[in-house]
Amino acid sequence: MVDYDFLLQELKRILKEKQLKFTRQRELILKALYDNPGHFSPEEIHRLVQQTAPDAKVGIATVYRTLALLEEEGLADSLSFGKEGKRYEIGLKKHHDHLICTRCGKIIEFVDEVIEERQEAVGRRFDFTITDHTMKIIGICKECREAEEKNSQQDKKQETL
Amino acid sequence: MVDYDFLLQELKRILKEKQLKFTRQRELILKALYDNPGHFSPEEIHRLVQQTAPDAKVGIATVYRTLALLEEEGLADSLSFGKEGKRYEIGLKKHHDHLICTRCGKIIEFVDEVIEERQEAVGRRFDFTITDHTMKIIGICKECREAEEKNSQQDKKQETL
DNA sequence: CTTGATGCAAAATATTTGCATGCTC
DNA sequence: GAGCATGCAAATATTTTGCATCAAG
Repeated sequence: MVDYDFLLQELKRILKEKQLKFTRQRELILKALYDNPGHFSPEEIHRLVQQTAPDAKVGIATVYRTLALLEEEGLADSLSFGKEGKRYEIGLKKHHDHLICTRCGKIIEFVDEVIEERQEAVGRRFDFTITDHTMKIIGICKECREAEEKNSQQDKKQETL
Repeated sequence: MVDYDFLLQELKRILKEKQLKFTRQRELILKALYDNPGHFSPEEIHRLVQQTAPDAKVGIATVYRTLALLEEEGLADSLSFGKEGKRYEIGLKKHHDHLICTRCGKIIEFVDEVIEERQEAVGRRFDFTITDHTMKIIGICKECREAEEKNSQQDKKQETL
């Protein structure tokens, strides 16, 4: 994983390049994403930032604006699934895809080189300039499946009573 | 592609199984998805249904409720990307993935058997019971790229003037 | 200083829900 | 007839925007 300082320099470089300003809020939001492994909604990120820096008043609007900026610049990635809206994670990690459990919401990251390669091939096939790609495998994780099996056994017992 | 009658029977079967009712609205929404190739937002689907059956008053709430039902039962699939919210397409097509152009919004469907296979493998690796998966390749399509190149050539001409 | 960034609140969207009434079964 | 489904409108939730003010460059 990239270290925080690198991300911070990247952010500064990008801002300078686009003649935008480096602000406390932008830094705090980047840091919140960096420090918290996981996938968060804008609201959750807002809460995280407020916890880290209770003195800095950061508005939810700024969180939305900053997340859009970070995503555009590749410093954050977003993911959305099912009912839940968009969720963000820090960008510039090694590229990876996601397994999502529909029962408990757990998200597992994985990398499969063969898939990565095939995606390039598909891009070439359709003469598409690929800028990004995402893959989600939806299903039920081991733990939830086992819990479910246990429950259905209990159900059977119940029925026999 | 499955024919409409099959989908309709499926819907009826599912509804009966869950002791739910087969209604005009549910049928209209399924048909709108079937008749219109593409990926639509709930609002667009609402509009499509109203055009098809101007006499049937179908509320937007019913569209949301029905889409959720259809998706849950696999008769519709949803996709979400960037700013745009969720978009739906008819389900039970051959499984496929999507190429999405960020310039013009075009969505191309494709199938790659190798990727399909690898996904199964990933599921096994993490002991995940896969119920679905989606892959999106984001980028710029041929047409938009060419249009862009043309523009940047014009820009250069401008600069020389 | 100049210009972009922010917070706030209001506005615009998007989605869900309560409830009286209408339709399937 | 019983009970789910619907439309409508109200309630929520989510995201965006206008604007006065603040702060980075």
